[in-house]
Amino acid sequence: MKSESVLSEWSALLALQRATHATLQVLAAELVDLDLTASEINALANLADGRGRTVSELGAAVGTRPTTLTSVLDRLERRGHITRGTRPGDRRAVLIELTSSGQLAATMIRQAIADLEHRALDGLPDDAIAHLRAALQALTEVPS
Amino acid sequence: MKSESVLSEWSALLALQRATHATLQVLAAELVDLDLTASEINALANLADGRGRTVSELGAAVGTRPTTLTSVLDRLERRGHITRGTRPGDRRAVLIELTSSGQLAATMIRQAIADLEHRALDGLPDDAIAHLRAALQALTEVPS
DNA sequence: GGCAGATAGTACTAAATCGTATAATCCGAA
DNA sequence: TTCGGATTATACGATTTAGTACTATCTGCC
Repeated sequence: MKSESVLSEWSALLALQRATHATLQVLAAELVDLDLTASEINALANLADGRGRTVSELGAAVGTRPTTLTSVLDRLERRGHITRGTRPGDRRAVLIELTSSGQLAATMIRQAIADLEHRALDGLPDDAIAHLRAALQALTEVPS
Repeated sequence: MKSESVLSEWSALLALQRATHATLQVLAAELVDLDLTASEINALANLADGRGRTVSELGAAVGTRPTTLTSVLDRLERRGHITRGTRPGDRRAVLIELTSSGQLAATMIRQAIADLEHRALDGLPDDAIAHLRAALQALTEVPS
């Protein structure tokens, strides 16, 4: 027979969690000067392109619940990193946009992320990144 | 010039976080009958092979701090899923081992994880999994 | 043998996160 | 137009997670 016991096999999910925690840890340590939590870093990183987003859109991008995001955004707003506006055409939706200080922080975050990815992934074969991307995409959209 | 603005590039780290949250969500929903939190599921999954581990070893495997793990293990111990013993030769270290009910839960968890990975990754090219594994390994061990 | 520094784990306290319930707004059908 | 259900975001309370300080134990060196 070909397959081993399920218990001794490598698991993509467990490796995923290890990698997420490890990288988040390193990133937070490098950005300690910004005095932001992991969720705040994540939110700003996703807003870094300057496009405004609603709370729902941002929640889907960062992977946190809307209820959690409310607290995170409260803190970022209090610090002057983001503003809460309304989206034209839908008065329910709240449009999150970066202030100039938020844009600055977001740019530093993206730079730190890019550096970290560079350090970690530079030695891998050419198509490894493409495969990583495809696999993460597939996992993110796994049918329940 | 070859490289685009850093802000418009795909980020492995952000994709990693999305994938982690999404898969964890689906997994927790499928295992709702076990009434366990994400950390507890993660801890049990890492213990599923039946080998005992110290708190430090388990912490490294699941990616949570020892202080967090103490609470998680408190809950698992209270429920009778694990026991805390001592490791022969080092009276500081605490050896975490599964009880039979813990072993049962861990097996169900591993099965659910294997199913989920199967659903998500089955359509990918052959070497995608190997590349995923290598990339996650590299990210986990990124030099700070 | 005995001391100094390092390591393992936990209590305590503070912070972040999530789930439930709620108000406002939108959309489609009659 | 107007009503009912769906969607958007938030407040509040409860749980989970993390940081700091501490005790117990080990390891190497004298």
